Formats: sequence, C-alpha cells, structure tokens
Amino acid sequence: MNYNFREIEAKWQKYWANNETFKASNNSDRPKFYALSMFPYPSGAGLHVGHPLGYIATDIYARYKRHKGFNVLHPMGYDSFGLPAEQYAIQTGQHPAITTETNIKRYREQLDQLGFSFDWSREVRTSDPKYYKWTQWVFIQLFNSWYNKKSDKAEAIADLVSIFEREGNAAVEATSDDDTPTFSAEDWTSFSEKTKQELLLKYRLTYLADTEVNWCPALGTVLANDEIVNGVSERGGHLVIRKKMTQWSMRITAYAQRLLDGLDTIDWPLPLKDSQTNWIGRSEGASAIFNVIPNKGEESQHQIEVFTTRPDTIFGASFMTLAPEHDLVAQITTPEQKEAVETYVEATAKRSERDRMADVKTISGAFTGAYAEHPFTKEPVPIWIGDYVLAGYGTGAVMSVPCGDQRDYDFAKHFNIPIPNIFEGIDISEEAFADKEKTIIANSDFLDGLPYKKAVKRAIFELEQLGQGEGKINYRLRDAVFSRQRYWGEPFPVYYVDGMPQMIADEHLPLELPEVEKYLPTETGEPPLGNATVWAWDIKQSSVVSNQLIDNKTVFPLELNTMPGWAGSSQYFNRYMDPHNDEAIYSKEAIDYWEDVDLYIGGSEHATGHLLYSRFWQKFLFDVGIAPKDEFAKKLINQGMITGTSAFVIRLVVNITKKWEEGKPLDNRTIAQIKPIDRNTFISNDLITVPIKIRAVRENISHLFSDEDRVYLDKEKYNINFNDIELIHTDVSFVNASDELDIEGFKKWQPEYKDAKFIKSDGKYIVRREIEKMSKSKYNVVNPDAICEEYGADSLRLYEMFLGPLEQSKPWNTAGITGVHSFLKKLWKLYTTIDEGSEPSAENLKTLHKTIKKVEEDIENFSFNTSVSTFMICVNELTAQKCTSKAILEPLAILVSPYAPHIAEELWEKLGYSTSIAEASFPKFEEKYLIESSKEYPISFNGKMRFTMELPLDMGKDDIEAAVMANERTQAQLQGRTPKKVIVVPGKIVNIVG
RNA sequence: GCCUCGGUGGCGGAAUUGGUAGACGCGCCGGAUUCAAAAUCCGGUUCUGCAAGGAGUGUGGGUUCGAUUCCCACCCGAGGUACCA
Repeated sequence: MNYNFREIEAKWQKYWANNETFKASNNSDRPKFYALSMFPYPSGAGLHVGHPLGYIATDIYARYKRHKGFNVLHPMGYDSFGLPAEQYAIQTGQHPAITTETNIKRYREQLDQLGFSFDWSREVRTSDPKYYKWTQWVFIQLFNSWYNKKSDKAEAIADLVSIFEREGNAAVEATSDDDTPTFSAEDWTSFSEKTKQELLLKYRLTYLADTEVNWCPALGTVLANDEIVNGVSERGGHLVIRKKMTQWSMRITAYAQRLLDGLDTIDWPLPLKDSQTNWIGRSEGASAIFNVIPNKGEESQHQIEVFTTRPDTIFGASFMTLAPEHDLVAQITTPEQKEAVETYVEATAKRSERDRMADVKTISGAFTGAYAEHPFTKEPVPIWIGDYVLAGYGTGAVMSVPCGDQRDYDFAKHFNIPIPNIFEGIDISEEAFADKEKTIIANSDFLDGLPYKKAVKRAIFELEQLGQGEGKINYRLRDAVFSRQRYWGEPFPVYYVDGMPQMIADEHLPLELPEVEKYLPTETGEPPLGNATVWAWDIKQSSVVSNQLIDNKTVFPLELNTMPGWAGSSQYFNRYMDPHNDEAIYSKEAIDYWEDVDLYIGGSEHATGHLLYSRFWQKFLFDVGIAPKDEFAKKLINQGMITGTSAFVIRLVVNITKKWEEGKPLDNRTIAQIKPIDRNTFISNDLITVPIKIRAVRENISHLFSDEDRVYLDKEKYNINFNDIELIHTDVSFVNASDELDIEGFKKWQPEYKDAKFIKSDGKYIVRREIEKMSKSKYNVVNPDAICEEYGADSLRLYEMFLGPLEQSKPWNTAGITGVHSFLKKLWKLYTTIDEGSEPSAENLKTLHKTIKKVEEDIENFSFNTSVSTFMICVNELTAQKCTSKAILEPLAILVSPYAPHIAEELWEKLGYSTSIAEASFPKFEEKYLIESSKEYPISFNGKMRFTMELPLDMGKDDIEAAVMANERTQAQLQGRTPKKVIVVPGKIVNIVG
C-alpha cells in the first residue's frame, strides 16, 4: 500500500479533535510545560507559508515535551481587533465582527490542516467581549494604582488618598506628572472633588493627558510616524498637523528601571534585549539650570533646565539650543530676532519628527537674541533654537558643548559660534572629541586636570552647591499613549462626570462595543464611537442608554476612544491558563500551576511593542498580587522571516526624442508629435543585463511598432533610449522553477496586459527575481494550502524546518519539497513488513541510537533543520540494512512523531497500538550501542588531511605514530623528508609536521 | 553613525569543546527500468588538472602542530535604531 497522506492526515486530525488528545489539565502530577506561539491577527489574506514556521517549531517542542512526560499547555487564539477589518468596514459597510469571524474560520481551517497539537478548548479572541472584559478590568486596576518609588511597586490609589489626607504629598515619592504641585493635608481636604480627581490623575498608572499627535484633519484621525510621508498622509496625501489631544496614557515610565533589570533574568535573544534596552534608553548624567539674563526693561527671571550626560564638559558650553517648540522660545526672543525665530519655528512645525531626526546633513537654527548666564563662569551664553533638539526628549533644551559633541560642533561651525577647547592635549580643529576614556579636562576652573569620571562627580557636586542642578538618571522611554480614534478596539470602561473620568464598576463589565452607522470619524472630528446613538452611561440602572438621555446627573457620556492593538495582547498568555473564567481574569489555582510561559516563539518585529508592554502589564499584575511571576516568559525565540521570491516583468520605457536639427530648435508642436512611450512591451530579463543584446533589441524592435510609429525608429532623426525600464510585480504562480513566464497566464491576469508584447530570448520570457518580504501586494505569497494538497502537512512541516535554522530569515522556494516528501515515502516503505520477533542487528541498533541522541540534542537546542537530515540518514541506513525489526521501528516512529505527527500515528497503529502516539515515552538513548573498536584516523600533513587509516581505538599514542609512519602513503607524502613533529590525538587525528 | 545578525558549492544549508570542510536535500550530469512518460532505483557532482597533485569557507593579517570555528583590521549584505544630549 502506498503512502496515502491525504487519507492519513484527515483521519488523524479527526481523531485528535474527537478524542481531545491535546487538551491540557490544570492539575496533574506531571511537571508542567507551557509552550506558546504568538497568536496571529486573522487577516483576510489567510495564512501564508511564513506564518506556520514558528507554530511548527513550537508544536514540535510541545509534542516532544509530551513524550518526555510533561503536562503540556499549547494553546492558540486570535489577536482579532485591528485596523484592516476596520478599513474594510469603512469601504464596504460590513461589520468588522463579521469579517473577523470569516477570517478566523479560514485561519482555523488552515491551522487544522497542519496538524498542530493545540488545545483548542482554550482558544481566546481579543475581540470577544468575554475576553475584553478582562482587558477593561486590567485597565481599571491600572487606573486605581499609583507607583510608590519607596516600595518600588504599584500600590492602591486609595492608600495614596489616605496619605494625602494625613500629610499632603510633600513626602510622597511617586512617579507622577512633572507639573504636580506640592500640597498639605489641609490643602487636600479643602480641594473640590474635581481638583482632587485632577491631582490623582497625575499619579494614576493610566491617566488622561494632553499629548502631541500627528493629526490629519481630512482623515479625522491620528497617524503614526510611518503613515506620514513628506509631511502628508501616506493614504491620500492629506495635510498633517501636530496637535495636542487629550488621550489616555500608560505610565510605563514608572517601570523603566525594572523593565531594564528584568532583562537579565530572562532567556531572550540578545538582539531583542538590546532593542528593549535602547528603547528604554537609560542615561546617567545631571540636570543643570541656566538662568536667562533678562532682556532690557524686563523683570521676569526665566530658567532653562537642561539634561546632560557630560556635566564634566560644562565649561565648554558656548551656547544653548532649545527645541523650536520649547515653551520659553516666545518669551525670551528679543524683538530684533522675533521675525527670524518665528519663521524658523513655523518651518520646523511643518517637518515631521521623523524628518527632523533622519536629516543629519542639513544644519539649521535661529538665534533668539537672548542670553543665559553660565552657572560657573557667569558669562553670557547665547540661546539658539535648532530642530536637532527634540521637544519630547529630556527637557527639550541642551547646553551645547561644541568641542565635545559632533552635532554641537557642526552647529557652531555653521553659525560661527566660538568652540572653546576644554580638553588637555586634544586637537579639535577638525572635529569634536567625544572619547570619555581619554578625557582630561582643561580650561575649566575647578575641573582642570580631572579625568572624565572624577570631573563628572565634581561638576555635579558644584552644581548642587549652587542649587543649580543635580545628578539625574534620564530615560528615553515615554509614557505610552493608549487612546485610538478607532472603532474596532476595546471600549474604555469610562464615563465622564464634570469632565472627570469615572470607571464603570467591575460587575458591569464588559462594556460592549456599540453599533454604529458608519465606521468613520464624525463630522465634528470625534472618533467613530461618536456615531453611536446609544452610548451613554446610566449610573442608576448601571447600563448603556441612549445619548439623548444624557443629563449629567444620572446619565453621562461614555469615552469615545478605544484601546490600541497591544491592549488585548498584553495579558493573553495568562488568560489561556483559565480562559473561560467569568469570575476572575483567571483563578489563582490556574496561574499558580502554570505560572509562566516556558517557551514563547514569535517574530522579532514585536520587540518593542507587544513584548515591552506585556512585560509592563505583567510587572503591574505581579505588584498587585495577581500574577506570581514578574516576567511572563522564561525563554523566547524569534523565528526568522520567510521571505518571498518576487517575480518581475520588465516593461520597456522607450524614450523617443527627436534629434536636434541644427538651427531649428524643437518647437512645442514637434515635441507634441513625438510619440508617447510604448507602455506595453516587456523585455526578457537576460537581455537587459547584457548591453550588446540591448543593441540587438533596438534593431529587432521595429516590428513591435505600428507603421505609424516606425518612423520614430529612424536612427538619423530620433534618439531612442532603451535604458529606462520599469519593474512590475507579476504573480509568482505564473513563473516556473527556471524563471520562465507563463505568457498566456500573465496576459489573462489583468486586463491591461491583454495585448502585451514580449521580447523573448530563445523563445522564452525570463522574469527578474528578487527576495522581498512576503506580501499580497508583491504577488509573491505562497499559500500552504496548495502544498498540503500536493504533498501533505507532514511534508510541509518537515520542509519548513529543513529550510534552515529557525532564527534565520530565508527565502521560500518550493523546489526542495520533493526531497522531504520522498523521505516520508521511504519511511513508510520501511514499515511494510514489521517483524515482531526479530532481533535487531548491532547495525540497526547503532543507527537507531545515533538518531535518538542527535534528535534529542537537536530539539533541546531548537536545531530542527538538522534533525530532519538525521531522519533521512537514519531511514537511508535502515533501508540499506533491510531492517524489519519492531524493536527498531517502534522507537523510530516516536522520534519522528513531533515533526511528522500524522504519518507517525498511522505507523503507530500499524505497529499494533490502538491509542495515540502522542503520549508514548520518548526512546532512551543508550551509549553502549555506539561503542566502536576502531576508528578511521585522518592522517594530515601540516594540517591538511591526505588519507585515512583504520586503527584500533585502544591503540596508544606511540603505536599509532609507529603504524602511521610505517604506512607507505606516509612515506609517499614525505618524499624522503624527516618529519619535525608528529601530533597524535588518540581517537581524533594524526598530524605530521615537516 | 551606532547596535545586532550574517557572508561556506549552481541553490537551501551541515560541520558538538579548535581536529577528515561541503553531511542531508534540491538542481544538474550519466545510467537502469519503461513502447513512452510519471514514479522508482544506481552512480557522479567545490574549483582546477588527463592524472598525480594543488587550491579552497567575504578580504588581509595573527595565534596554533592544526582555524569555517579564537584574536585584530577591513569589505559586503540584512534588520533595528537615531540629531537621545
């Protein structure tokens, strides 16, 4: 009987579903193992071959751990809130819930087809009200908490209120807004309820604040930096302005240090840790206060606070630079400089932040006319503004030390500002000197002669003495904006009384998304929820009621923003532990049993989004006693991206220009006469690369033009330029393994190519190929369905692993799949006759145990590609040995089962078992079968292997040397020379030097 | 610029602590089987050379009896990040 994978795979997928083979129990005597893949966003395009890569790896590991006797939790779900469904809704009016449901169905079919050992009874969907009830609940917990720096953890806001009542806020050390005023207990009790609420918002871990955003009035929405191109929206090219908006923020900055420290306790890839470290961006330095010298006739005394990592260079500060948006700019600018400054500020406002950051070459700025007093020298220091200083970072102001910072140096050079040298023995005529190690400070009063570290300490000390500064640790990390002006996200459980946010009580959650007519922002610029007519909170009934009932006495308006994409994914890994619990986010028993994720596999693109926010939420949940671990995943692996091999047809852009005739300049009529470019001719890629062939094309192209056009091919009169080509993506399904285009298929593909003409080479049209990210818009997506249909899921699983190391990105190429498929056929054949009683030969046992050892090591090291090779070698050897012994074939089936579970189950059944192979024990490796008595010694000369010699393994060093020297091939190599030295490493190698 | 990862046959890749470079698979070449094809099986396949031999893991150095592996400098590619003070 042949290997009928279609029948086998369908049979076992059904069996696993019916028997709930992979259902995990929340209590077990066996040790627990939690294996998790990052859950997908169910897009309309379905799964492509890149998605399953990580899932297969996790699945292999999960199945392996089951064989090893673990109680394995291996769940899957959907990150089902998101923008694509909403955009589709805007275009078609279709409710996002409906498209999402359809997409999930398709994902489920595709996932089921691949034979994953998921416990589907635990599926979660972030857009399910039963799930987002708990997302809202966590939000409320954050709202009801503040960060106590003394205990270094989150605490209840009620406790903070009692501190305020007792002693005011002077002694409170909390992470709070910068503008938090100091107040006494008496002040607090005298404050109105609204003032109290306002003050508490400055402490809450989620709070309302005015945040600067990229607002696009035409789209009625906020755009991300990468949605803006050249100052206008990527979609539609509309104007984008920077605007302050009141939005929910998460006080993640409270956790900056702990997020940094926690990285040392988890086994995550170094690049990922590095990018989180950079994102948090801790820098040690000092803050320094510069007093602004009042302009003539002014009374006011302004101060500028700067943060610097180099307080040791303070005597080198020859100017200050403020961000153009800095609050003081308007106040300190002198009348003479007003125009220049305003022009510059205006110009800066038009540039996106990304623009300003990316452009290192253009140096621009303006002088405010004002001066600050240097804290130590008391000399006046000119105050400039420059767009290289960002308002959002630090204090939005820097003390500029041109001799020690290249950007300051370039700025000073450009504007002819003096560059005082404060480094001993350093030439700064060409560039700034930023090497801290070699620094010896000079021309700096009390800092003279000090090295970097000592100078920093001393400078901070002196600043503190003056009362004009202190040592400070600064973080680049910003509080995370948590509001989105979208429909398809979690509603905030928030209503407003007198403009102050109030939380809906836990027992009334979830607050479900309202129905709306349109998914666009309202005409007045409110988020889509502003379209809802039943979206007000009745505190008496504790329910959502019509907006018309809003009286601000018992019925209040609800929040119109929704939560961002990362809200739902920030605690889903915990929810899987107890996914159907309606009483709590999860039971204590469940999380005390599963604790944390043992293995988490997913893409590195989530390094600073999902993975940083999740760690933040986990630490918070830990602080408030809801999670037992303050890191949620012990080990994390980033699977590499599977890239696509895009195919391009090359459109000739034939520029035809009339040759200039002497004495007759081209008039407009002649230019108009020049024929437009031929837009419909495609040239084979191999012709493009060779200039000589281009000429051949030029001579052979005339037949492609109509008679009318042919005149333009007259070389005497016209210049024809073939150099311009356009690459156009074509669907990879029209291209075969030799890069040859199916011309008829291409012509039918899209109407504009119906009459396309092709310049072929040897009768073929060859496409250009390039490796790119796999994406629908690049027409390079390869779908797993077709591969499953043709070769089966087991082949696909093996092949995805066989492609290369898990972490590395690699291009998809279906060509090699026949290799793993024929391996499965050979494996199948091996089980044609199973000999119950036959004793395995020594050879059989050696092959088997070699394989057990290697495969076990490979799985533990996540080196799945090499185990596939090992299986191939094993099956090749056993086939050659004509092995039929059950004692060999049975453990082999278990070894293969994590990788190719369907065929393994079927073989298991053939071996006489009536239960699933999933729980069978992993075979035990026994060294004794691998012990050899002799070894093929490589005999090398000066490190180069020349031949091998079989010698007993128990032979001593001297005997080996004697045997090797006596060999005639040794003598032939030496050609009469006497070796200088003979290195013998018993069991390894012989090296003859000389 | 900085950080991280990578560079090995025609291709994907292998090489456990420094010890036989190119396992395994694809492709290609040759052969068997077949009326033919598919499928299957056998042999070959880093380069150079008729061969003996020689060269060879991005480049140049170094350490070592011996380097894909360790060290130094550089080149190239990918990803991330940024006037971060």
